[in-house]
Amino acid sequence: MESKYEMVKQGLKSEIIAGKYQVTDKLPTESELMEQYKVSRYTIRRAIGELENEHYVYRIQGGGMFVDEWQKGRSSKVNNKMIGLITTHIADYIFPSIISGIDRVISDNGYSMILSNTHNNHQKERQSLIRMLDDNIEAMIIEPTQSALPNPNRDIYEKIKASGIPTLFINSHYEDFTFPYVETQDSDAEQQLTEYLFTQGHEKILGIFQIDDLQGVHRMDGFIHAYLKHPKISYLSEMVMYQSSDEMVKIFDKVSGIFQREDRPTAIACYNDQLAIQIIDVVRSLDLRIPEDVAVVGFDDYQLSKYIEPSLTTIVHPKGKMGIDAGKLLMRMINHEEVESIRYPLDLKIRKSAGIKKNQ
Amino acid sequence: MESKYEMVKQGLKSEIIAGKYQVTDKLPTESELMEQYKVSRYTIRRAIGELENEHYVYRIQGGGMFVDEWQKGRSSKVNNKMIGLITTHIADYIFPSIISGIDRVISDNGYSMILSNTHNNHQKERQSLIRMLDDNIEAMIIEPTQSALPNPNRDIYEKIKASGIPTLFINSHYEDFTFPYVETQDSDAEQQLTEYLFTQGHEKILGIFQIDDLQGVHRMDGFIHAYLKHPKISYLSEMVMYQSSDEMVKIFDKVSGIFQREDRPTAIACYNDQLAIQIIDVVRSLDLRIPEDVAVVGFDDYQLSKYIEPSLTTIVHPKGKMGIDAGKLLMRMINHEEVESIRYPLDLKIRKSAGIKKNQ
DNA sequence: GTATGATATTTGTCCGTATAAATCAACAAA
DNA sequence: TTTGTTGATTTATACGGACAAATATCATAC
Repeated sequence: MESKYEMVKQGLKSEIIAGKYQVTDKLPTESELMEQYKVSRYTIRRAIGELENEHYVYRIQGGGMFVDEWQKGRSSKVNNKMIGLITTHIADYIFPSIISGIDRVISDNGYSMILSNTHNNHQKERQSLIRMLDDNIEAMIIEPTQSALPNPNRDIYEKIKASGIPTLFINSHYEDFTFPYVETQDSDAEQQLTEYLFTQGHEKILGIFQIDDLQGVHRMDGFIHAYLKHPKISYLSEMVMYQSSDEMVKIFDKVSGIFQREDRPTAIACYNDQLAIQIIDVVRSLDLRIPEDVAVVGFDDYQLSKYIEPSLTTIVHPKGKMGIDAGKLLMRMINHEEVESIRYPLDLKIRKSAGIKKNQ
Repeated sequence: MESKYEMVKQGLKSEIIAGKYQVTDKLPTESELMEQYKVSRYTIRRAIGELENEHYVYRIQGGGMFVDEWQKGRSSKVNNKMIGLITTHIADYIFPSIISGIDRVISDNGYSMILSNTHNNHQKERQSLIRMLDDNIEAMIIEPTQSALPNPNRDIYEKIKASGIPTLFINSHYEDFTFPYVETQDSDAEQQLTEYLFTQGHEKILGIFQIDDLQGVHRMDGFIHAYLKHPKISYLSEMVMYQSSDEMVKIFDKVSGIFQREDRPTAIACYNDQLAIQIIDVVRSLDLRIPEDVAVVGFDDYQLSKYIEPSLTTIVHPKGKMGIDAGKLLMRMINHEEVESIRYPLDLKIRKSAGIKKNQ
């Protein structure tokens, strides 16, 4: 009645329950178990296979077999192969490329994705998070909403952490949580971009940054650091900060005001390409030429940026690659494998909106 | 990436969901499956083993393998308020705008969406459909894949029809099913566009159309009809047809050939803006100027089209509005209200790629 | 017609073997 | 110190074979 594989299974199960092997402990290798129980590899694998299904153990190819969190939520751990994706926007700007990258990886692995967007609004983020948990998704990828502000959804993130649902942040991360993330080195890149403007002979530069997400804060940091390296001109820097909830018209008015002054800046470093494209219109409405009168640089290398007139000098955001890497990392997390966060170094893309070097 | 046992598993699962094997039907024996899939017994047993775990089949020793009641226990389960969206692409071209429109409506109504893309491939469409049914979504929006070709997934669509899952087609529709749809009046629009080229003095026009989806076929129809209204010059029309699976390089070569002739056309009507943008490069590589030597028009009013040089004359596709309407219609369908299909009349957007009227 | 039993069929268990893929540790190179 | 490489270890996939156990089939006896 009792088959060999059942005996092996029961043997291991009772050892786990008895505490001989604690959660995350490594179990003996297959070869060792073969020796111990005097059975073939097939039998061992069959026994472990069932224990895996019952969430007593998990296996890592090449790594070994480990004790799973067998006491936790065995209630509704459905195997629905569904991952949740929460982003601030889904169809605008660089997001389609990121989503596409994620999709490619996860659908190769047989997963579907549920999409939800927050419009950069904490309340909507809360709703999205609750829905996702409700829908019993297996893992999550989240782009933080207003990552530079205190997050009112802390309670939910703590719940997620406790539940053990694999969760990965993209584009930025909330600093008070330890989830892995995939993001860009915004500060270094903006510094590089600002340095480039210096080499083009610009000393008075206006920086316009959205500061309710960390990317914006880091970009602003980079801008400031570039100036700090050139203390002689640092007093010439100027900045406008705004939040995503602000009326953009007011920002444009403020910029307009700055550029009507006698001592107006000669260049503008924008939070991103989307803003840069709008700012170009603002500057032009003052009868100033770009790049001759005012140089403009953006950030992200939006698809349109090389087509607009003049084509935009910017920093290249690895959109698609970031999506693919995020997908791969999440798959690893689902398989209990170790992952390390990624921070991409970014490259400058010189086009025409910041002119070419002038001798002076 | 895809292992043999996974292929067997997916194959059988698809057949069960598609209804080839009904509940309590006997499946082929292991030997037969070994023969059918050309794999060893181990592989068959592993595949069936997983299907057994997922309650798709049950086995009786000596008796055989049978289809389990796989629909039970999931129907009333979690996945309510979830709609499925299947499109040919998700992150390219005009799709983000459509998806965004759909999302706006359904998320207002408390729904989430599951995304899946087919890359315009019937096999992938099949997989997507099966996944959706598997996930027990409440309703579906589908952009047909290669809608001008006979559809090999007819069986699944019939099952969907029978199951009563509200289903809406966008962008096109399969003619042999009676699902509601939201689409554009491509033929009329292309006719209008061609007429416009006539008014610009063009008589020899090359039409390049992708003919494996109905939009392409209708656009071609419109092109032909425009010529039929001007019988005196209709012999001057010329066409290149291709399918999405074709190597685009070959199409470009063919077009190159045509434009190296003495009696080359003076204008090109392209299937869509995406193609038009590529064709412009092809024509330019022959040292021909646009629009002076060759006029080029597209279709869809892709976001980039107004930024490229020269800006593209095209037909405006109501992307966002189509998405919103599709969402609204689907909500009505879920509430068992009557809906009527929508066919949008489209407007011409004159820019610079087809020049301005020459007096002659 | 029904019951019985022999035989064939079909799934269950188990072994040995082989190759691939991932990981890890140790070492070498920069 | 860091980075890349190599080889050993470990799990993953896959094949083929063997026998056991349960069921199905069918001829035979009653």
